[in-house]
Amino acid sequence: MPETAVPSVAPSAGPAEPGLRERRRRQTEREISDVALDLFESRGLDHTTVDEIAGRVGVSPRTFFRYFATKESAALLGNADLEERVGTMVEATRPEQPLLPQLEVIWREVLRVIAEGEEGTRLLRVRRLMQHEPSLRLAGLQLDEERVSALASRLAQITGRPDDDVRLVVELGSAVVRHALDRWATAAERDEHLDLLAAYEAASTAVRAELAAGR
Amino acid sequence: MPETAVPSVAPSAGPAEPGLRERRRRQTEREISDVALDLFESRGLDHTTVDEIAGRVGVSPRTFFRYFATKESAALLGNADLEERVGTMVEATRPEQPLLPQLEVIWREVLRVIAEGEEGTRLLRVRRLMQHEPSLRLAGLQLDEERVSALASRLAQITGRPDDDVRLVVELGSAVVRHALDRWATAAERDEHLDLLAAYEAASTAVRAELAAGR
DNA sequence: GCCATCGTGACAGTGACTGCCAACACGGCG
DNA sequence: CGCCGTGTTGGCAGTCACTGTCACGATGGC
Repeated sequence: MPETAVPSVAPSAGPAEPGLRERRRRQTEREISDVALDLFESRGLDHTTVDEIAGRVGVSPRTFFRYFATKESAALLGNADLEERVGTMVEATRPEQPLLPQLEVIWREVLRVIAEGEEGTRLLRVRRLMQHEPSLRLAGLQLDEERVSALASRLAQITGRPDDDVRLVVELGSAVVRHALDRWATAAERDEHLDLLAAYEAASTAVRAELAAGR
Repeated sequence: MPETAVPSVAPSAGPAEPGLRERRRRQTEREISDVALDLFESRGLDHTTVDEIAGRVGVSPRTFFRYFATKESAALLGNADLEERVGTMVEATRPEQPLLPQLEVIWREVLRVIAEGEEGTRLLRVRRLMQHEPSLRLAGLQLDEERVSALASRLAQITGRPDDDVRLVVELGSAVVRHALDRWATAAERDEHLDLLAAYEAASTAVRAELAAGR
């Protein structure tokens, strides 16, 4: 069992007790990710070697790959809190109501947390990096796709609708969110501040307008 | 000048005379791509080495990388004819008319050519492969993104609209096309035939319906 | 204090990809 | 017909991401 970090000792409820080992693990993970992000920013992705990252953290290269499958993914560390919150909201989806508006509520909530919370500043660094590092952007796209797949299949279960139909809707929304994040990042590049939620709403509205203009 | 195949000797008009060297080049390129696709299908992407592909073609591994930047991209050889046709249609875009319907005309045309033409069978093989080979799918996503970027920036020039707005529309359509191609490929996996154009229309309609259901 | 489990480091290996250089084929030019 | 600039190729050496394996040491439950 190499990569997937399944909490092998999860006795009862929720995130009650992370356990000592688990906490250490999270800390190392975070440390690696931070160092990686720093180095990527200062030297560029392809002028940073895994050995370098591992060395700075004080860990062997072999261990690096026990935490992250690829060099790029080290920068793409997710936020457990946020993901759990999303999971909860997804489970609360009502099958009898239209899907897209319910998804939009979730996305707005995610973007709100990002824009306001501590995590936002970190994510902004990552998204800015993506503008100049194609392989990092690609890794991000892959991650997006995995999330879209997981989300779509779960929603298909919940709503009872065909997998493909749900997937289309989720992909659509995902593209809009990604677009908002891109605008957010490029704006920051120019030292402009751009409200993330507003960017999302604008994109969402633009899509509707464009489709309406058709006929 | 390593990778980009710029026709160094392009005297006058269009695709008049490919020139002997150019023809050789195209042939080798095609040959490599065919062998790569065959091997990927029979052994799987990660059980196929570049040395193997190059060996079968009768070319050195070094030369392989002069034709394709990565192993995966060898399978993703584009169709020059089709790309040129798209280019022409893009140039004919009318700025004063709504963008999306015009794009839809182009996509329908592309999908029609794919579904009917010789290239379709090859593309189908590639898309089927993508269902099982994540890294190939990823390479495809990257290619899509490059095409989207190029198309969006050209359309922004032509229409005079902001780059970001155009990009959003193009990304949207691209996602729908990709969705249709995926359904096409997965249907073929089950030995069912699925009309590519019909799948596209269905997806397009579904998107409108979903957005309309919102409010 | 004992033992099963887990995390880690070292080592060796594979394979993608690159820079460099020398040999060579081509195709235009005198 | 022979010469030469340009483009194409192969070989070589090197870097680096990533993996399997094993032995050591720490952890935490009993």
